[in-house]
Amino acid sequence: MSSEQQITGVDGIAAALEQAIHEHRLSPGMKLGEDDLAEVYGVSRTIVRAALQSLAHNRLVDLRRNRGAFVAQPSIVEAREVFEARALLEARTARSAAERAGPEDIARLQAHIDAEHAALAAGDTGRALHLSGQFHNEIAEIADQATIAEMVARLIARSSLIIAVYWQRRSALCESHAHHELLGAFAAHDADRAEELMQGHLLDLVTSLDLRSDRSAPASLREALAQGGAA
Amino acid sequence: MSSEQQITGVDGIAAALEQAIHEHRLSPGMKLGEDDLAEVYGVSRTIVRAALQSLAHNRLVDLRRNRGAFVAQPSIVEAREVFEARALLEARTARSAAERAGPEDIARLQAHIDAEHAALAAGDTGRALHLSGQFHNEIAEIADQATIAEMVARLIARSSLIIAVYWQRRSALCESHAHHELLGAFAAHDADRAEELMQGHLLDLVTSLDLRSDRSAPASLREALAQGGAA
DNA sequence: GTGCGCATGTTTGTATACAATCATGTTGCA
DNA sequence: TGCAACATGATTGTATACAAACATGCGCAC
Repeated sequence: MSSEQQITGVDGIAAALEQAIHEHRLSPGMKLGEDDLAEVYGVSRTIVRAALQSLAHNRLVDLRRNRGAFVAQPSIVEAREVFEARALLEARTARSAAERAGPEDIARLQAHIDAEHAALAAGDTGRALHLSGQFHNEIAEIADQATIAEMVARLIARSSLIIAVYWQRRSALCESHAHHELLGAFAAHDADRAEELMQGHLLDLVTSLDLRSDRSAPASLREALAQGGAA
Repeated sequence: MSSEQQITGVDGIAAALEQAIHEHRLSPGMKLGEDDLAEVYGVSRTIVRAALQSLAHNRLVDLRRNRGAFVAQPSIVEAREVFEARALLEARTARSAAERAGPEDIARLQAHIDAEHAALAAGDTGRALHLSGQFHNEIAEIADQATIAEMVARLIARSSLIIAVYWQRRSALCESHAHHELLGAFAAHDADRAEELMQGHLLDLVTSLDLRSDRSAPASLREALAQGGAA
């Protein structure tokens, strides 16, 4: 599983950066110099700029004119807003998914949950969080509403960053249980319950965050990126 | 009101192109050649590419690799999805706006409605549609939910394109009446009614579209852009 | 000693040049 | 006559060069 593959293209760079942000290798507020990124990934600034623009559009990086790009630092109100929007949208996707989910969808979601459990058991909370996000994404896809699914996907990506910032370690992430319940509602085609569970799940997620204090931890860029993603 | 102002910067080009799309000067499916746009606006392809990327992110243009940029042609299912998403999100914004709207908000919205009436009376349906979109945008801002407001803004922009494609002339746009009712609910702080009215309003909008057949009408690029926006 | 102003280096913004890919029209062969 | 392969032109993808703005540090004046 050595990720020695050469990263290429705008989308590749954008994906690599996004992954680095989600894995908390790039801390919020960290400067993303164009020359540095270009050298790290072995491409020109043209590509880097396009990738940064793409990420900025998803609110993962903050682009300041003549100042440069920085990893976004979602504010507390932004954190609340994102999860409120998710509750609104995903209540709908959960409902639709409960109505539409076929056996193969159930199986796929179950596999996600299993993988999540495994990652959690292995102590890889980073991967567990990633899979958790993917789970929500999968639900949005099953709902067969591409427009809403796309918005949900963006919000999930932002959530990942928000969690990276405001996560308080003491609250155990027992969400896999919530996911399991959700899956049960899908299997039973119980739309009302699915909607309710999803809203409760997202509410739990918000309350598990520490939305009072803010922190920051800038570090070295090249170091953070060297261990993964680059050639 | 001569728009002889020099358009500059990525955002300027993007805004000009977006306006041209909304005003139906750029028809869906029309090719947006980088060299052409660069020459029309007097900038380099670098700027044009960035602007096109931005519009592509909002689904206003379709970017095909090694093929070029084209004005988006929203499909019928996409049209339905966009308005369904709007109904979901704007039901919330309408509710929040009803709860939070102050006198100055009411006044601003009333001014919007008046302007809309005036444009309609003057036969400028294009401007009326633009103002109608702005009205919805204003509501989202009053709701004080920046995240949702931003999503709504994007959906409104897409709606504008959708309306340009699927509008059937025979259905009179009596929406200003709906807007007036909505305003009444805001003034009365009747959240339930506001939510209901908004959903009904958007539902009416969808049904006023012709979502059965599809059409297309490509034309000349420079001609379409020459009359407005460029220096 | 402190604060302002300037000089210098670094970084971003923009334009242009080159490479790669795609579209098109022509020519040769069946 | 029809189709296929190729040559050619046009357009996009990428890299690089230049210009402008910002940040930093030093020196000088107060």
